[in-house]
Amino acid sequence: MTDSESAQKPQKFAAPRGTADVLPDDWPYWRFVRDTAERVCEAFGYRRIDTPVFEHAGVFLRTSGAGTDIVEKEVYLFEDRGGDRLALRPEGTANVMRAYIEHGMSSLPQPTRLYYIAQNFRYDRPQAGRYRQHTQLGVEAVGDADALLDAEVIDILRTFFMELGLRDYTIKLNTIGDPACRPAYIEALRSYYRPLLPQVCEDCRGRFEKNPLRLLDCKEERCQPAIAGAPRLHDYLCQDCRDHFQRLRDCLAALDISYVIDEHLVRGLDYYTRTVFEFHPAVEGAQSSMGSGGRYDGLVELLGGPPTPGVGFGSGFERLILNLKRQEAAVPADPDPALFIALVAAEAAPLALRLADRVRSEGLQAVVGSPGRSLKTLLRHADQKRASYVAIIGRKELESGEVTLRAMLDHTERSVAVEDVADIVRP
RNA sequence: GUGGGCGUGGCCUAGCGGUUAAGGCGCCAGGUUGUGGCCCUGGAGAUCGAGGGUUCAAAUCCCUCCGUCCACCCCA
Repeated sequence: MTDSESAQKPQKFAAPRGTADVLPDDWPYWRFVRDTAERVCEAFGYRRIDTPVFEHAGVFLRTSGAGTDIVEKEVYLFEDRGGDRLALRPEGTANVMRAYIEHGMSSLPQPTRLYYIAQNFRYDRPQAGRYRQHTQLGVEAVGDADALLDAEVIDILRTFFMELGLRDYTIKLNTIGDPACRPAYIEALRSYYRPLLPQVCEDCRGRFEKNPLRLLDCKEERCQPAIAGAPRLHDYLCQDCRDHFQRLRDCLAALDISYVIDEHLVRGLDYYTRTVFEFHPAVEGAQSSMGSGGRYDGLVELLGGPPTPGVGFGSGFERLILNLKRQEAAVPADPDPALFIALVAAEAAPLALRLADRVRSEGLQAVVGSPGRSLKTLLRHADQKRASYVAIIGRKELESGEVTLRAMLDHTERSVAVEDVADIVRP
């Protein structure tokens, strides 16, 4: 559309596909989830880090894995005016590792415990619980390979869900080996599948090339015989991976965390090693994962840093809120105003504004109703906002210099000096 | 990227070829010449997602696009 056309018929805009406005009615859910996330992370000694919304494209393209969906079709790539190739952050871990390297956090006492609440962007086809811009809590424990930390981040996510009141979910756990043992397994898996390729579904033929581990996760009927006879990853694990997994299980047992081992659980990003896990709600739904993560011992090196182990997870707020709504969870409501000012006479505006400021300076919420409405309407507004007191200011009050203070609960009114209002309305 | 459902005032919905597109919620006003939550009355607010086509006539039929929802892929 040209400028002249748009000038004739101003275009109405909607939020871009896959994005959503968080409206005031939804905000209590967001505040609840965000506050709970911050409190839980800090209780575990994790410190907040925020990184830019965009990075040099290589931060993500080099780390996620060449064949992954994220790299192949989901990253928002752009070139800025200086010619730099940049990418909107599609996931949270790689850029935090970039910051870990850049700021020399490896010289801090390890592990470095970090968390963040940040927007990610992926050019996906939107559906319930899946958006092109989504928000997640991310937690990373970097610089220590002990499986105790795997258990710790799982404990954080479990505690987070508990404090949110999310009850019906399952923790799926798996180990996917490390560079010492996984390549041999992948080779064995490919050798096994190669002659079977004509019999499996088309998706699986793609998986054979791009992500063979995911072959075992196919739900197609025709692929089940192949899956049943496939070699098992757990038979190929090296001793270090076995020990790590056993120590993780011991730690989880100590924490009374129950889980199911899902040998077919795989992660979408290439940098994961050993531990992977997902938290699934009991109710069915395609985008069911409410949080997932794992260990990524090779990631820092991929970004040019020293060999550094790490483990973490991401948990999507939109999905958490979806599940909170599904189970009709109670969340803290917006605070109610202590005072609503019903401005009946427009010329009393200065008095109304002074009164409102005075009450707010006492730390109380005060709302000025729009002048020009009938008192009846203003009282209805005060009622809808659940104000406990209404100060009525009209001609009478202008003359007397006092305001009429109405207690909404018992309908009583009295004349009160402006300087006394705050003390009376204070809950 | 693939397949399917749906797009009617701010929100929910009726109408599914034929004169001014109907109702509910919400909003505003009045009933109470300055008094809320219930009730009554009235009012404002819709080029029926956009564009094109069929027809004497389209919200209604057809096509394309856009959006949305569901599923697949994948993922938080």
